[in-house]
Amino acid sequence: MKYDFTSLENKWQKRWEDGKLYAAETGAAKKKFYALVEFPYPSGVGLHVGHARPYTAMDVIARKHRMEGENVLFPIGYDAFGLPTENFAIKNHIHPRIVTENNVKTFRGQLKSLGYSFDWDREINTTDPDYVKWTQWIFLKLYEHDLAYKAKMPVNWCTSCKCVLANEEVVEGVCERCGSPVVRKEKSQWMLRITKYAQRLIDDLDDVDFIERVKIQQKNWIGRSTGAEVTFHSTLDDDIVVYTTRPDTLFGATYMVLSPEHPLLDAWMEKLENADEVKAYQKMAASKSDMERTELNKEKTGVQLRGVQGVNPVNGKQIPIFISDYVLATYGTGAIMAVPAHDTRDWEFAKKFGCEITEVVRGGDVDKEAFTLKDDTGIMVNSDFLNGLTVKDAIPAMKQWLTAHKIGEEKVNFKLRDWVFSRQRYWGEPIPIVHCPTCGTVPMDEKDLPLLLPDVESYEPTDDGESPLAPMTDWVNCKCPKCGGDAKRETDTMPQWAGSSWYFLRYMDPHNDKALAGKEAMEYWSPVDWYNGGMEHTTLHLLYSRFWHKFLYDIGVVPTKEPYQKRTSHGMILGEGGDKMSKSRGNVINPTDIINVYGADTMRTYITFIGDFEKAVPWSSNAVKGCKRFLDRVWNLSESVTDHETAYSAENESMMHKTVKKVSEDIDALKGNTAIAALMTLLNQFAEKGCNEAELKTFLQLLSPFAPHISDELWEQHYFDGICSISAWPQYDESKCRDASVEMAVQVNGKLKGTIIISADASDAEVVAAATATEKVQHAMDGGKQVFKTIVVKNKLVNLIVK
RNA sequence: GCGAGAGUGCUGGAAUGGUAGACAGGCACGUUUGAGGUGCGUGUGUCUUAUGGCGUGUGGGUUCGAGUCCCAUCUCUCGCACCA
Repeated sequence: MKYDFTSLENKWQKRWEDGKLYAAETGAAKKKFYALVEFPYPSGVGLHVGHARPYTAMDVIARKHRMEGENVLFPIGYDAFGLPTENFAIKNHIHPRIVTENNVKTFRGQLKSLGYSFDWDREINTTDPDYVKWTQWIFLKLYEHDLAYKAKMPVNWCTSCKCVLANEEVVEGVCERCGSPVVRKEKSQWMLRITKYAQRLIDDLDDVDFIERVKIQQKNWIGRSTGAEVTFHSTLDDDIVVYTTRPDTLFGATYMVLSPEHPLLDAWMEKLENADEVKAYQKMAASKSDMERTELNKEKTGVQLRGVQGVNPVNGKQIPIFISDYVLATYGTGAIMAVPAHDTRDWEFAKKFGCEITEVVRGGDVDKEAFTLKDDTGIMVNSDFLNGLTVKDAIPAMKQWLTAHKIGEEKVNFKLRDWVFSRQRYWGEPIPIVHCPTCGTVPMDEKDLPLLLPDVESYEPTDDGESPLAPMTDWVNCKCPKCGGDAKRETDTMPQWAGSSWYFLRYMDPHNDKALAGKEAMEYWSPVDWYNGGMEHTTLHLLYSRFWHKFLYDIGVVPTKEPYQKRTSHGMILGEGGDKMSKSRGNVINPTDIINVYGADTMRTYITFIGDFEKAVPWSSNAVKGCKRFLDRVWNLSESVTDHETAYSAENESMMHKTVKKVSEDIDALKGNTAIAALMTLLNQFAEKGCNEAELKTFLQLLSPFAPHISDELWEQHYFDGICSISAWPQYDESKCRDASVEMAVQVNGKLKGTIIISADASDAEVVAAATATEKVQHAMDGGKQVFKTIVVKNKLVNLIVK
């Protein structure tokens, strides 16, 4: 028979689905295992090989756990709200709901054609009214607990998307999605108080098994620092509070800098001698985009405030005050004390504006460059009561002094900002809030959820920054849930990250209409045992969903503090030449094309075999053929096996046990590439030494997670019991992984001279004797040299030290 | 600048401190075939007169033994970036 992958893959996909072979059972007595992949955004271009890599990897893991007898939940869904769909809809005059439906259909078909063992009865879609309802419900809970609030503030505005962005969505000053410049805009926005959870989001990383680089990136993003807030008096009476991580250098503070947006400026403006100059600078700073600010950061700019001086609280010296955009309004107190001797930025600024530079830590040449903190062993100078102390001791001493004199206190700061949660676009969850002229901001009643989008023809973004929902008066005008009077709905929608912040909970109980998921289901399935996803989501989705989950834990909705027990991450698949895959480069590989030519099993095998899972790796069309060849050889081998042996042959036994061990361990360690290499090696041995039915059976089981269709088919052809992909995972016997005789390396003085074949049970003395007897060792000992030391590594190597 | 990771054949990549290059791809030669493709087989780091030497970015070190550990250095990738 021919290996007709197309028809046999269709056959098995249908059988798996009709038989609900991979359905998860909530509450089953078996050990549960929840494997999760990041659900796709159903874009118009269809599934990408970039999806196939992580999905195949987790499918392999899910399939193995299932064969090991566990109750496996491996679900899939669609993260379907979002801009690309909306933009496509606008351009082609099709409603985003229709676009989404079509795209989901394409994705579902492609996912099924790859043979993933998803539980299709649990499929979810973030745009379903049943789903939106609970996303909105969580928002109401956040609002109720004062974690959602509306504030007027400068926000990131994407000039092309015409929409507000979260800090996490701005990359190098441009929009993460479209690459257009991002500008600052003063707007009233819904915010989520993620900063309240900053400390816990760091601390609880200790309790989970995330790969280290994910933990590090999250910690860096949250950016905790410990320092002190110090109050400086000014000659205009108002105090200025600054934040510093180096209170030990206070005696070196020779000037101060306020951010251009600092509130004190308004109060002082009339009294300033150079108010016009200051205002001009403020205006200039405000009009800069983030990108310009980044580009210009090499050259410091600023204006001194004429007519006011700061007073250094430790020595009473009057020092100048500047405004400069190198000080950020959104971090710390928006004001700093400048210590040019020991801070690079302050040093640059001081040099340009001729400020005094006072050394307070010995060890550098502060006329040439700032002497910044390398370690904390530097000695304090020019610092009165701190003189002679090390930096390490000076920090607590100064903190104590500040507290005692009530001019400062210890303070922890985070880089993390609150989450800008509103978007001025149509295709998102409406925020379930009503604005009432008498009652103010009023949350909708839970029983009125979901609040759905109005079904309209036109929903283009507006230039003035208003939501496209704003002009839809039929929808906007409503009654106040509190007083019943005329009121208006909130017209902003939620960002795409909303739906994905809790979707893993919905999979546990996807059809529940009383709660986001039932308590029992959540108790049973929580937490997600293994979650694999892209590094690009580390400071976005992964952080956001941990925040939501912690909140839900606090209000007693979910049973665990953390949503995910284990997090791993895959490398990107690059184009054939090593460039990023992109439409414009024309190097995009469509998984469906590969499946049509080589079959899903080949696709799955290749994407697993392609290289180190964590690293980026270029696609290779040739190497795909190698994997097809491998499966062809498996097929041919199976046809040649005609005996009915039930035990491994003596010739293959140790190899069988070794391979079972290797494949089992490699799958658990996400090393599918070497697992497949081990299967290829075993197949090569079969070609040489023959293969009986017992050996074939085990081989098919080991191959099954990677290439489930061909395994199930060949299993059936040999009349083995049941179905291969849900059969019991083969076991190995450690004692049988050894061969009777082994090849050992022979070294003389650490240099390889050859090998010997010797019984695995040989004593060290026998090994040394056999090694010494070899011609090459004898040769190396010419001239009456003697062996005076031997090192034997059992079954591996013998090293003779010869002099 | 800061943080993380990585440098191994022509290519993707293997290697608990113990025979570097597993397993694939590519290439070459042979073989099967009417031919192409497929299949099968052999070879494939490097210098060399070798039963010899050299080889995992570079330079040191630890060790009987280093791709692996330590120090220094260079290069690349990713993330963050005026966070006081």
